[in-house]
Amino acid sequence: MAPASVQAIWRVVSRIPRGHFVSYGEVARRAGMARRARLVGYALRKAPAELDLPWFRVTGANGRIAFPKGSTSHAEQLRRLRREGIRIERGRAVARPADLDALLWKP
DNA sequence: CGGGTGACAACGT
DNA sequence: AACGTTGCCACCC
Repeated sequence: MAPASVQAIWRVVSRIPRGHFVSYGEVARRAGMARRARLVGYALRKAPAELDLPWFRVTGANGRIAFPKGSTSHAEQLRRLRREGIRIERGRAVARPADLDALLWKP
């Protein structure tokens, strides 16, 4: 049984809408655990495949892809993000206008 | 118990 | 822009 904190992270990630992406730090905040970005990485690494989480919608700060360039995970993430219409520029995911609107509307 | 590691972030240089 | 530090914390020796 995974700790509640990890499950909270899984829940947040599962809710990231198609065509959007969220940074590790932001996922942590949304899960009520500010400053615990590393736990998000841990939680994703430990996530059972059966959950089928949209892990590729989680990026580093500012849309940066966390996996090392050249790794299969890196390529896989780019492929899946692009498949959802997210543009990648200079190794970072670019938010679409709709995402900016979402941010402006937030809390 | 102590130290190293890591799908990170924020800041400093 | 590219590193180095520090904060963070669960895990694994």
